Amino acid sequence: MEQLRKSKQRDAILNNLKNRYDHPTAMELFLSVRNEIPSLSLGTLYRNLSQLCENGTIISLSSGGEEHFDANVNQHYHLKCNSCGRYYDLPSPPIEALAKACSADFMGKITGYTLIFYGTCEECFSQ
Amino acid sequence: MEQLRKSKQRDAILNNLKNRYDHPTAMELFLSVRNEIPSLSLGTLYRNLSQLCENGTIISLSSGGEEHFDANVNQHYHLKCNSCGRYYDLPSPPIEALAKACSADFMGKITGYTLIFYGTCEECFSQ
DNA sequence: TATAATAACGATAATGATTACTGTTACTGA
DNA sequence: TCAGTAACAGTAATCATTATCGTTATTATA
Repeated sequence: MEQLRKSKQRDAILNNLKNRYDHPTAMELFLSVRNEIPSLSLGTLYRNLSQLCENGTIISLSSGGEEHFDANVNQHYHLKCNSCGRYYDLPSPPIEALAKACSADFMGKITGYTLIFYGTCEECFSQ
Repeated sequence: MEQLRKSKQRDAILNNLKNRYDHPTAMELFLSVRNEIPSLSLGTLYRNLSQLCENGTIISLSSGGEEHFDANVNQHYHLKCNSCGRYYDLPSPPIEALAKACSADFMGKITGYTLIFYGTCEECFSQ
C-alpha cells in the first residue's frame, strides 16, 4: 500500500467517529462531518472509510443492510436491535472458545471473526 | 402473516438450495433454478427467499457484500474465504459461551447471533 | 524555498443488488 | 364452479457503494 498523506478530511472523519458511541452508517457520518467541512464529498467519505478499514484503524459491521462503522478496534461484541435497527456495544468479555477456534486445526487458516447478536435493546424492550 | 399458498417456483427454489452445499447468492440461485423453470423472474426469487428467511426455513449470511443463502438451519458456523470470497461450513460444535450469552442478564433480550469466521479456505491456502 | 510527482479532493456518473409496481395467472375455500 | 386473492413475470425504481475525471494540496527532493 502507498503511504497515506495527511488530509483534513480524513482527520475530521476519524475524529468524528472516535467521538461517538453509536455505530453510524456512511450517510449518518457524512451528514455529521459536513457540519465541520461543508464541502465534503460523499465519495471522499467512502474512500476514507475504506482506507481506514483497510489499515485497521476502524472496523465495519454489517449484517444484511448498510455498513456501520466503529472506531473501537478492541475485541468486543455488538447487539443489533431487531426493533430499532441500531447497533450497540455489549459489555461481554472476549469469548475464549472463539480465539481457540482461530488457532485450531484446520487445513486452511482462520484469521478473525465477526459476531453479532440479535435481539431487542433495552430501550425498545421496556416499551 | 398470511398463509403461504403452494407454488411451483417456491418449491423449486427451496429444493435447489437444499441440494447444494455451497452458499449461493441470489443471482447464483437464480441462474440455477432457471434451468428448471426458464420463466422464473428475479423478483419472484427475491420475494420467495425473503419469505423463506422470514419463517425460518432458510437462513441468510452476509458480511459486507451480497447476501448468501443456506438451507441448513441447524446451528453451525461459516468461514468466509478472504481470497476467493466463498462461504464454507465449519465442522465445529456449537460454542457454549454463545448460548450462555443469549440467556445472560441483559436489560434487553438476545434471541440469536451470527458468527462468521474469516481467513483462507483449504483450496486457496494450498496454492 | 521552489517544484515536480502524485495522493487526495469534489462533483458526478455508473454499477449492481434489492425492492416496488402492474397487469395477469393460478391456488384454495366456499 | 367460482370469487377472492396470493403469487407470478416483466420491468421500473431505489439506494448504497464504487468508479471516473479534472482540479487541488501534500510531500520529498532539487
